Amino acid sequence: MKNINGYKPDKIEKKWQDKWVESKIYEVDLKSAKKPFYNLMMFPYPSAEGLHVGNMYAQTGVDIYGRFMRMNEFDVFEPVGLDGFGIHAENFALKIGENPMEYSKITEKNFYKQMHAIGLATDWSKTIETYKPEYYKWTQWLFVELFKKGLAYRKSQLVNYCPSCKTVLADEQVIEAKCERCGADVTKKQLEQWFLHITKYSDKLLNNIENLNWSDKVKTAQKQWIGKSKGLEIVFKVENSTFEIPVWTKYWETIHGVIFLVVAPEYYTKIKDLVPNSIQKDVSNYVNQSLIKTTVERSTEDKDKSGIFTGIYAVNPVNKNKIPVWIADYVMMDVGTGAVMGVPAHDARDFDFAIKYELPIIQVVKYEDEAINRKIENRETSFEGKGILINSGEFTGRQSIGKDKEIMAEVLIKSGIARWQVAYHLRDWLISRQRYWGCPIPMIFCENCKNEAKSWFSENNIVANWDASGWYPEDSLPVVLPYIKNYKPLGTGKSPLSLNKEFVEARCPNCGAVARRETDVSDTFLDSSWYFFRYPSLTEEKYLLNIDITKKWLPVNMYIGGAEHSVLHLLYSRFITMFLHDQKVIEFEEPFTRFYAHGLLIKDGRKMSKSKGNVVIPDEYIKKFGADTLRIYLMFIGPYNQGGDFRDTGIEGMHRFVKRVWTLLTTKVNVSTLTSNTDKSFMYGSINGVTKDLTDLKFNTAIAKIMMFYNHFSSKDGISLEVAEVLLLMLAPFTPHLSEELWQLLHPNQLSFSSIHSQSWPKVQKTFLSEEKIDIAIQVNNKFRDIISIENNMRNNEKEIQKVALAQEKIIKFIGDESIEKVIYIPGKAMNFVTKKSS
RNA sequence: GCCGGGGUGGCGGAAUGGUAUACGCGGUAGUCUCAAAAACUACUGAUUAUAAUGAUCAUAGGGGUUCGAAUCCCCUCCCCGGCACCA
Repeated sequence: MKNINGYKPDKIEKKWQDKWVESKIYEVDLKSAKKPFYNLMMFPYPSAEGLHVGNMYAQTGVDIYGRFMRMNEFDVFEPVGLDGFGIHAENFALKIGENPMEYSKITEKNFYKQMHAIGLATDWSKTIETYKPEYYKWTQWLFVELFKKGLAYRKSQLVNYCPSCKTVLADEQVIEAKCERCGADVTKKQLEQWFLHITKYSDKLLNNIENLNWSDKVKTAQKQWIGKSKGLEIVFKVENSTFEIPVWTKYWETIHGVIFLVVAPEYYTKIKDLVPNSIQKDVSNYVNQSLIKTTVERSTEDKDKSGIFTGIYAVNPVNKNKIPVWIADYVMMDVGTGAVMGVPAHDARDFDFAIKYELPIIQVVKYEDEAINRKIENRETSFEGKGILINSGEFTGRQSIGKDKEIMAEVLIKSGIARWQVAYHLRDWLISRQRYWGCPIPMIFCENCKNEAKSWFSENNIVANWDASGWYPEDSLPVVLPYIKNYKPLGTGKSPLSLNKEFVEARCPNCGAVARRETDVSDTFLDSSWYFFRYPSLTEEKYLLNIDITKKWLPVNMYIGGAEHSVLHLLYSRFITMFLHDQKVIEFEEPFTRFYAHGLLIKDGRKMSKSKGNVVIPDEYIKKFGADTLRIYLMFIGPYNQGGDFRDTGIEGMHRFVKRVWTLLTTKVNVSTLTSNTDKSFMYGSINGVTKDLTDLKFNTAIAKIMMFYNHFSSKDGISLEVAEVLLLMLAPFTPHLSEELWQLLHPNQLSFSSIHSQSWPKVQKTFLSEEKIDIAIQVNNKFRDIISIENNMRNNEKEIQKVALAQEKIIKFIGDESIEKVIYIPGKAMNFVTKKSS
């Protein structure tokens, strides 16, 4: 075969991309597929400048795995889509002064253009954009279903608020007390908002984790986020009052050491009437100052704790001591009961507080280390750890942990002052957003029906913890997001949609009167919490998903995405799946059989970001080197789950390899067949290794093995068609265009188009896997000294190997005149002679 | 502070109890060329110098298990990620 010009990726890549779409080789028949394999990439939320190379990195890995599975005769369904609704897209539109609704069209166009350019084996007839009414109709439907089952509710609560994005946020979107999207300090506000009752599934979400084929890292992150812990709720009675202050604690063994109680500033409204008039002004001043602090200000961990005495006294239920009640902003209202028992001897925060306000300290656990005991006595430190209880009434002398601690809990419970209380870190999912670019929450408020419409709810089978206070679900969906000019967030606690009269005014589904529409939109994470159900069911018009198709294709077999969604998206998706399961729509509780977190691609040792100016745009590299080179380079950088550092010299090296393959296969292929057994065993060994690596998503080592395969055969005068085919088939998932072009050149005059991507993955012939000759490393006193080559069928003949080894010059030299004390043989690998000086 | 993942040449990284440094980048020398680029070939962990099919030392540091440890165990240090005034 002649060298048909040089390697011109720009010529061949577009050609094959079009041909693949035209011949529909990546479209599966969802109904009749025999070996369904749902291979899914977390769909991105790109900004309008398009995808950066990190997105390509993620997507390419998914694609290579999917292509590999397809060649292994699975019916692979690999759809892509665009998560374009939400604050991220809207913030970008705001920045450049465009309307997000108009701008989404440009984003979408760029997105799909780039996705095509990287050469994905995607079913392009099944795409999703979350901001299209035909999609978000079902997001709204899902919300209504949740509402009908009592899992969507409206409640006034202390919520996270981002003053920069001018909207409330879910707990999960607050990272280190800052907004996940913009990084601004988050504050707390008491607001009435829509919540989804994810905590109903706390235990199921926690217990199912054990059996998921996910990485420990993600599993641990979810466990910690759900944060289940068992403790006691202990009731403290307020002196001269019927009021009670319950506290929650895991350290009830220190109850005799409680010197004071501390409650959160938000607690003030509950105890206001108990505060003596003389100090009420000072107390309320302190409370007001605390409430305007951001969460960061309140939670920065420093020694300087502030607080104020309320004038109230409570009674320690075990020893009847009179203890003061303080308000301090180191106590959080949304943790435990919002009230804490102050044990300064055994809690660092309480200790700091007691020192600052000169409160007494009583040690109730005595430690083995006398130095620590002395320090506690001298008010120098607090300490937590196991020891013997002291100053603890009937419990004095008992252990502070273990069985004694359990007994103590039982006693406290029996005496009626405490009860077991399991606490979770997980909160209900706050989904209201006071923004424009999101899915409208499909609810209507009717003043007319307020408190009168319980019958409507029961007729419509709406159960729930719902009191028919005037909120009704829309009766026809979708509620279309209108185009509005002034879409900027208002910062008034309302969405800009609230200024749009046409949108706000609605008919009450119950009485037909003029009613008010909900103007908040929902969190983007609601859009993405169920999209994987929709891809295979896109043609279903009557329901969110098609039951038969879903049965066949879900749960998702392989889900690949960024680890940054360990708690957000993955937890929400699990919740929605559990909900659908409980509605008897689906039979499984978990959406993703396997989740694989790819690593982060960095540049010059740092995370890519616009502010650092080190964002790599893939387009220019595709233009310069072609998509195939970029793909195979990205996968070669390092282990897929660890990410890597993108370097220009690296991609040039991979381009050289791709060009070498091109040259070899366009000039040196002949019709000879492989005769040498060494060559055969090398070939099948390579296939075997690459197959294993691809199965485990070890793309970097798979590529290294393909390179060795090339190096082995390219040094010959010419290569046989058989070898050329194996090389191309192994390369096909990595460099789909190049492989297709060369495959077609090697197979001219075909009656109809037969793509390399429809071929089977090369099979290993096991008889050739074990080489005729194997190498055994020979060690003398653990040091590698020589290597001997023996017939493979001799591998278990230890005596013979020993004989050969001891005949080697080097071995004789190193053993010298010492006597052999021990011989260790590891079959097929190594032999070690341990010697002893002969005296 | 607690939990999870790491630390291997000049660089990205191979190797999961048995030949450390595969594969690639970078570097050095050469071939080709008027020259350069490209391409190709050889060498490339460090030390040593009796210049070789040699020796010694190297997988963050220290200790242990083992005939044998980058790999398993214990302690220390450092980096990345998650959670966190959780009471």
